[in-house]
Amino acid sequence: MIATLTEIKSQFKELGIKSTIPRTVIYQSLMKFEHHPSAEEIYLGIQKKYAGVSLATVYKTLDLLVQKGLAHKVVTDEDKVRYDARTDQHIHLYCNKTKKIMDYEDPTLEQIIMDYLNKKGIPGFNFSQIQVNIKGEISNKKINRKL
Amino acid sequence: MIATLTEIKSQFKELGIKSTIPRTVIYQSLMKFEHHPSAEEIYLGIQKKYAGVSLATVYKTLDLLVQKGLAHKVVTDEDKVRYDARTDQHIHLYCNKTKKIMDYEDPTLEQIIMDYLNKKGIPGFNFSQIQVNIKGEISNKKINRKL
DNA sequence: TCTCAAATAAGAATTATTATTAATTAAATG
DNA sequence: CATTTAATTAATAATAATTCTTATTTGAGA
Repeated sequence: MIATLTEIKSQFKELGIKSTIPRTVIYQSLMKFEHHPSAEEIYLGIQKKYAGVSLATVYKTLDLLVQKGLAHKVVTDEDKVRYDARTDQHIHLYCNKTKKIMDYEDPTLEQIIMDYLNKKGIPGFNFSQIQVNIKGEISNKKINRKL
Repeated sequence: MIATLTEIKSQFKELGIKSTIPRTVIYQSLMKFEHHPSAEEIYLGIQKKYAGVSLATVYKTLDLLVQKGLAHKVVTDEDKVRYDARTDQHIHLYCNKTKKIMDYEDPTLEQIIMDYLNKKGIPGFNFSQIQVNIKGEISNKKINRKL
């Protein structure tokens, strides 16, 4: 799932993105986060590996990745925008407690929704994308596992 | 659908919200918008009716309405937070072109999703609310109607 | 290696939102 | 109905996320 530097570089090349150290580091960092970081989290996360990068570059690079289809914006009721390196159709789980946003894969549910909407249509609206966000709380499985 | 001043006042009273002119004007304005205004849109919208209200009061009042369950925040990829006077379960249609956000009612679809998720569950997650956002474009029905 | 357009760092600027505080107002009470 | 008082508001300063500016640096091709 996590691309090597070489893979990233060729991916950039295909999309006409000039390959630079900040960009590859930022993209790699974004992919490593399992729960959708903000620009600042990425900025802080890469300080060990590449301390020179500026926050403005992080913002600009994330915008570029979104433009080129390598990332998606993820918004919440909170103030900061967050980013997702996955751009295929998937569901997001929002944890009210930890504020983590997690990917959730359920192709069946997605298919059910798409089938329903394609059959029924929406009067006066041409839809192109469906987003399903599920809010709740992470339930710690380990507690039960021990019992 | 749009409440009278008397109705709003008694609604406020029930919820322990002190009734003031700015609050009733802001709430009424929010209810009148059919496509989910930002705080600034409400601020501008009430200038004719009640010019004295400050933008800070609009923000504070909207937050209060959200806290008390009379409104919901609606977020987008854009910068501003928007508000929705409807707090029952419903779907949002996001128009990519006009940036309008519209309510869409489809209890059947909502039921299908809830039934599926209730039956299947989500491992490691207790969900409490499902949000469905549909992105696309408004299609102008009037063009076809004339032909 | 050299060239040069493109990208970056640093920090200033902008914009949405929140905090502060003195003045105003709504509601309760007499 | 007038008075009291705590809550609310207007005005504006402060904050925080994001974007812009510009001088410097860098990567890719010749």
